[in-house]
Amino acid sequence: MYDHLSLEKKWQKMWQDNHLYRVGEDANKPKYYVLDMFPYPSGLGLHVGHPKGYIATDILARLKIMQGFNVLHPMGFDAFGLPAENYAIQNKMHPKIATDLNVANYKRQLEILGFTYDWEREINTTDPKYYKWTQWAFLKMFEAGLVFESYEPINWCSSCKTGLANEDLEDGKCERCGTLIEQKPMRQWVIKITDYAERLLADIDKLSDWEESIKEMQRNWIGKSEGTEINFSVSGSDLNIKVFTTRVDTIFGCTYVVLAPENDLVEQLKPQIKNWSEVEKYIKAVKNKTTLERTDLNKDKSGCKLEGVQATNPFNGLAVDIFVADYVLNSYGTGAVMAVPAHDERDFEFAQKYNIIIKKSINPISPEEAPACYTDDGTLIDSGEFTGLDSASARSKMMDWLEKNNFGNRKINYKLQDWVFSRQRYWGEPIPIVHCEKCGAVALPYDQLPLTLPNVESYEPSGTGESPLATISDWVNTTCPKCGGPAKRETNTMPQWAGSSWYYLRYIDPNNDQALVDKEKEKYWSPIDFYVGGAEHATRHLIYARFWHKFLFDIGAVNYEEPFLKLKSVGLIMGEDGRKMSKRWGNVINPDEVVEKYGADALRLYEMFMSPFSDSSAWNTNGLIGVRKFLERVYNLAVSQDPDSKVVVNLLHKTIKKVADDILDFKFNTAVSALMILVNAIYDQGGKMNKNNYALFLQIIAPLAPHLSEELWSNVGQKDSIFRSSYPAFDPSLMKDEMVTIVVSINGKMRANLNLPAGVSEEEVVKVAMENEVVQKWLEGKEIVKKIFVPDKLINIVIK
RNA sequence: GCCGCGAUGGCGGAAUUGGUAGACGCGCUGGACUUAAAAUCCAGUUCUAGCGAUAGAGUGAGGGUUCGAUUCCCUCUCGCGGCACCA
Repeated sequence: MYDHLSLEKKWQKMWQDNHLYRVGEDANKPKYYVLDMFPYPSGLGLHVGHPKGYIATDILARLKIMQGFNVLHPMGFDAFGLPAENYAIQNKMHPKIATDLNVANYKRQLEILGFTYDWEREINTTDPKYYKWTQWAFLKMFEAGLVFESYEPINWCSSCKTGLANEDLEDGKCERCGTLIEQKPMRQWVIKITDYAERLLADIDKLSDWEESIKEMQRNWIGKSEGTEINFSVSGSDLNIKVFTTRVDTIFGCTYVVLAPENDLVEQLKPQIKNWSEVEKYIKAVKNKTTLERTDLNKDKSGCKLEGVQATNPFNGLAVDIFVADYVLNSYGTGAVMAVPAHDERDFEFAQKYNIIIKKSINPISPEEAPACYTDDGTLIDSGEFTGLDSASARSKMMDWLEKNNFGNRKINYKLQDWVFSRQRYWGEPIPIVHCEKCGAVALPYDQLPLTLPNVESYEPSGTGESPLATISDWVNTTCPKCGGPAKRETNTMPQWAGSSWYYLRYIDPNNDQALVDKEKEKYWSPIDFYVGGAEHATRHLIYARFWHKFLFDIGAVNYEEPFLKLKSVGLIMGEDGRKMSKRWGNVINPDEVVEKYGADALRLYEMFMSPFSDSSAWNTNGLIGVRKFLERVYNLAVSQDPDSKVVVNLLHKTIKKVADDILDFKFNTAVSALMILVNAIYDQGGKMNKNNYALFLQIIAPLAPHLSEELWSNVGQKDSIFRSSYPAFDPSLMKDEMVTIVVSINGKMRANLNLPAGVSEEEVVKVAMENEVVQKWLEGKEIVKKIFVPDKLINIVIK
């Protein structure tokens, strides 16, 4: 009887005891580094969807091991951050204790699925020996001038009581808790990730083995746009309003200029503004809006005219009115735009509401009727010396003109914003900076790392914008490393994404206390050959990690410029009701129970079989039972000394090839189905299989169902693990079909099948086809126009 | 609005470079075994007509290219994901 429970435990123990997955650098073997996005251990434990990606990489790792590769397949835990801390607060536990418990539970859950991890390389981002190097990298960035202190308004989540980066938002809400985000000015540490925008964008093209959708998401997120900065001089003042536009060709249609409410220029213009109280009132009202309210596209545009000032268009010397309006964002471009209502829909909407002149300066190229607001390229009209040019060449000539006359310049902008790197929370890496009254912000010397997170009585967020660390005065008060005078430690902590931005490097060399990673070891293992994780990380973790890695490359800490060669995203597993698995719907399937009842191999195989890997699909217990039945059929196969039928031998060799090809291609569903077809064929010949072929069969199913195949492998007298054997080679001569089915179609419609020897000639096929009754019936009284012959496939007879 | 992806039986899904549409699994129907049920095994299962051989229709809709289109091209509809007052 297939007793999955005892069998699986037995082999898991054997694998651990024999260190089956312990790896080191081995110059004689090709290396293969396959990695999962490491989990964030929450208090709820794993549900059945979490291990899907881990199962896939485990199958790949086992196959690669059997194919002779030196395989690194590690696992660890990303345990700092808000969810862990919130869970701890809710359960009135210290975050450290809660995290340790959760990690232990996750590890147990992973172990019963029989994964190949080398636990000697386990890492945990909350371990001071680990985060020493997170802090080290931060200091290196500080040294390189990539880190700065800012007091700009940032995204503030009033529920999590912390500032957040742009990447942490979803729809103007906190990605974690769904609370509406407000803008709050606050002292914060910011990393100039925008310095890397161009490289992050350009190098996407080198990532040929990434899914196109993920690359496209990153391109959109980085959001490069090429345009022009133009100075509009302010009448009666020596101030200039600098605007950014991608459509300088429309500038003769500019009828007003808009400043973002937060733009510093507004304050500078105050002395000349006659309706200041009104303007001030408008700005205040805007500041009270949440991000969501401000970015709601459906709302009416609002603004306020600055009375008493005007801006001059350098192209025609005409003065236009100036407005403040919150449809212009201070965080993008120059925080000011030239408004061309005739050729921009937002400006058009605003101009209509405030009765501003709409002046056309572009005509459509084709003689179509131009809409009131025409936003495409066209031919310039009423545009001085540029009249008659097409938009593209006008842009180029107008940019030249601006640069020649010092009115402006070409400019590239990115939507990507600098990385807000400080959190006003307890459970994160302390930022290794000291504030000295005399010297300002001073980096902690490297020999003082790690700066460990102190224990606190109360780790709950204060909500005042200060981290709970601020209350520990003997930790906060220190001396300045530069002048030795009194100083205070930085009390903000790093965001959750810090530790996960480089963890994959640490697996290579997890215990090194001299360097983040040994460069020789890194050269051997990097880059990661196959990386698997959720698509939700496309514009978060995967941007941060690429950035962090490029920085490490620039300071010479690593050998390669991109960390992840190939990337595949894992599709969600929904509940049986088709909804996302959640406590709220009561549709969560726990892997522990599945393993208990049906076995880890059944779970593994089912999750691979249920749908294409990157698609999401709903859990179906009947499907799982089907796979379990298949495993029982495998278990019950009999071994014999008799030779197998030609059909089985042929199919076996085809399957050896197909399963390996499909696994490497992450097409697990068809790999499993190929194995089912093979097993069905074995049952068709009586359910027994020749001993030698049986061994080959076990080897090809081993990566997918490791416990079962290990058991059956030892049942036929094998002493060593099946994973120390080599994946079988297929024999092309045995794969070849002797007979082929040739389709006879008439006018493209299938009418008959002919079973003929492979390689049969066209003449022979035609001859046999003409003798066929059905074919004769269809050809009766018709004229044959032509015949198309595809060797070993079909003959198509075209008739009239 | 922009970008990307997708649409195939009752369901999940298969189908090299265009060449038998529906592999494999689930579900369902019938049968064997059983006092009975479960389990297992066997047969069937795209739709329509027919006892049947067979015929017709059929891969979101419409058109096109081709001897032949799920596959290539055009137009459209719907769904999913991402971005979004980004000037």
